Amino acid sequence: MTETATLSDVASLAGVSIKTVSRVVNDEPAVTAKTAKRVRDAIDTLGYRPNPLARSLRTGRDEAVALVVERLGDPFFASMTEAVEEAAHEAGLFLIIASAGESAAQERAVITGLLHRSVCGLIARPSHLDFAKERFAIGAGGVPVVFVDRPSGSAEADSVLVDNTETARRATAHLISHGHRRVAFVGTALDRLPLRWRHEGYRAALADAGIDYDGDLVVSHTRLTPDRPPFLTDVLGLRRPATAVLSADAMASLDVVSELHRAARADIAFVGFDDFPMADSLTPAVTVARQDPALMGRTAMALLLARIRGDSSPPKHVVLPTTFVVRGSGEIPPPKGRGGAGREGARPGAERVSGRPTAPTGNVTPEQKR
Amino acid sequence: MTETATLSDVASLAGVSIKTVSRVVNDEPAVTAKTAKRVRDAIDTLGYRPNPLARSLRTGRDEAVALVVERLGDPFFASMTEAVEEAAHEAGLFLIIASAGESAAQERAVITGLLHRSVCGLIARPSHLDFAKERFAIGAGGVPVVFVDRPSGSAEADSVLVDNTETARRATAHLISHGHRRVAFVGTALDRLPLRWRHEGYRAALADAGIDYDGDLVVSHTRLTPDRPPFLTDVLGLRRPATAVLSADAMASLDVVSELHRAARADIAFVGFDDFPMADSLTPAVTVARQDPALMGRTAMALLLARIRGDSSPPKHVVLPTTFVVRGSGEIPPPKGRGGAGREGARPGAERVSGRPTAPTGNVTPEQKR
DNA sequence: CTGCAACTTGACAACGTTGTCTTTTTCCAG
DNA sequence: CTGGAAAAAGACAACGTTGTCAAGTTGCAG
Repeated sequence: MTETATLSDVASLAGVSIKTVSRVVNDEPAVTAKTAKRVRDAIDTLGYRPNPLARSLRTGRDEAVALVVERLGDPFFASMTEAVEEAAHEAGLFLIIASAGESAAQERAVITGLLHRSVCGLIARPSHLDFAKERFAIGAGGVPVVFVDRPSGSAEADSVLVDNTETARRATAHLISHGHRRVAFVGTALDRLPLRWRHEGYRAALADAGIDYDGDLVVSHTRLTPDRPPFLTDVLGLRRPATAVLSADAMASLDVVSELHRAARADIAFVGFDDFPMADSLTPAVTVARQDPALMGRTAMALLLARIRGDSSPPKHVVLPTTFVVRGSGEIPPPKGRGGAGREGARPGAERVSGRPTAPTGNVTPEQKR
Repeated sequence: MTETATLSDVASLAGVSIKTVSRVVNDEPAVTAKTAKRVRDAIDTLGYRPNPLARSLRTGRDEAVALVVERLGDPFFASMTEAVEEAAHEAGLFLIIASAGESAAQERAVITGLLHRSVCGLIARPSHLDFAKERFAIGAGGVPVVFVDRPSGSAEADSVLVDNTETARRATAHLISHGHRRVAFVGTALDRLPLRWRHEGYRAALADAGIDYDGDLVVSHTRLTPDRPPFLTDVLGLRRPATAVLSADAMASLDVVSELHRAARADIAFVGFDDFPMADSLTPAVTVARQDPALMGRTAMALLLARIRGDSSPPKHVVLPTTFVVRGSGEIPPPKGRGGAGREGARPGAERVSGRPTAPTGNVTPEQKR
């Protein structure tokens, strides 16, 4: 009853051999209806369920894949996770989710833990580790892996990303095109990919517009402690304060929007990298450079499935498009006196976002990237 | 190289027995340095990796616990998951997360899948299944389980919940005390626990105030399809429309707030069950009856750890307190003409939420439950 | 040089399943 | 009834690992 029943338990209760039970369980034809019924009754009585470990060991195949992200609380990863989940379910695969946490050691423990726990494939958002330097049983000769959101060092594996630099460059250029010359850039761990790329895009856009880079406008918080310090007090308190803010990730966006709201600074323009819940219901609604986390998840699972089924072609690197969603917060102009009046609309044409820059409701402008 | 090497491959190359190789792999002491070196060389040559399936099958179970929720996208479960994760990590346990999905069959597959993947404990938010009716190897004689958010049928196990009925009753009474007599109640799957309890609390509050229950004001969406229908069009279009809305779960709250905002219905009062990101940055900020998902997660893990360590006392049922957070949206009065003027402040004293009912910023009023 | 303890190594079974092959049963034509 | 083929059921090994216990090897005291 409480013990896990095995084939042989069922067999002895039904008075048949374990092989016959196995046949019933696997719907193999060569079993009499009467015997099958007796076996099925025994299975019901004992609550028998096949043991996937033993089954995979015998057959060589396995049906579990794993997904590792840094933090499930991040809206971007939460959405991606749900998509991966659905894709795994459709493929008849069991999905194990784990999160890598805040340290390299923990990430290492999680990855090895999963690999040792009978997964036949892995979708990973690397956080701290260079997978190429670890001796994971991954890739050729091991378990296939697909990286999402960022690659891992020089590890050779499929990856699904967006063009982070270009997307951040355009988001920054959007703010600049609305007249801002003091654009703050804030994010969670800007020193790591993919945020480092986004930082580069930010710098590139400044350079494009002939604006000097000012490290004082860049704020990076590494840890997400419950009582984390505010992002904005410093950049808004500068002698030449920021008039606009670009947030590099959804977690930071949640904090920044909350700070702006608490400080009642409706005059500060804001653009976020990644969409987040309620972004279009806030006042003003939040302009974001949007990745499609669901698409990223589905794409990753499709690549992984191909690998599991034996595809041994060279690593594929998929770059997904991003969408710039104009909602209002990113189109707030700088104050007349300070900021950077006079260079309004600098580099016209560099910003391809279409009309109605201050549209109050969701105005989605797809921008395909190569 | 591409073939998976096994213990016996290594053994024959090194000229030792498989057991000796096994010892080297597992760092068992009783091996000569010389032999160990020869074995290690053979391992490197062949690129041997232990097969985790065989290992788990042999050893039975390991240091992994599992968490099953219905949906990771729900802010409530996302927060709980992070807390459980942290607690598991502190306890040196490996945490596997899985989501139960939308059908009983899928939930069953997930639970059995986890149990057979050698987890030594389970924290579960039952969705569709009555664990008492399933033949899971759970509880006494099997793997210990702790239920969170709701129990599962008559299954005997530890549980961590809040007083859902009472919390919903007070939330409803809060709206009624602000003059509303047409309070809509919306949620995702109101027919299942714990939302059924919340529905009961809603009805109880209506009865307390002498307001007739009107089924037209109750909307339940079972599925969370991407293009799900709106919650509010019906209840706002009635001959005697709703003047206030109580949402029974965070997912519904996200939808309802978005709908209200899109329809620019700032005149409708709103209270949500469960807090959600950005709730205090919206306009108006959203009044919620708040569970503490992190506390729930930590408590569940503590109970589970005790069970894993051998505690076999009778099932414990922990009821956590909830907090009513007054932020503004729940204190919007009904329009003068319709609604239920005249009964303002009905049953004074029944609502214990303290002052400043329309405070624009977070005004937290803890309400301890027994 | 013997004897015994300590250490190292190995043979074998077992985990729960499925594949292969053999044995038993069934059933019907003769 | 009998013969024989087809169908059903079972015996056994194997998947790769680890636990148990026995066998082999070493080293040192007596």
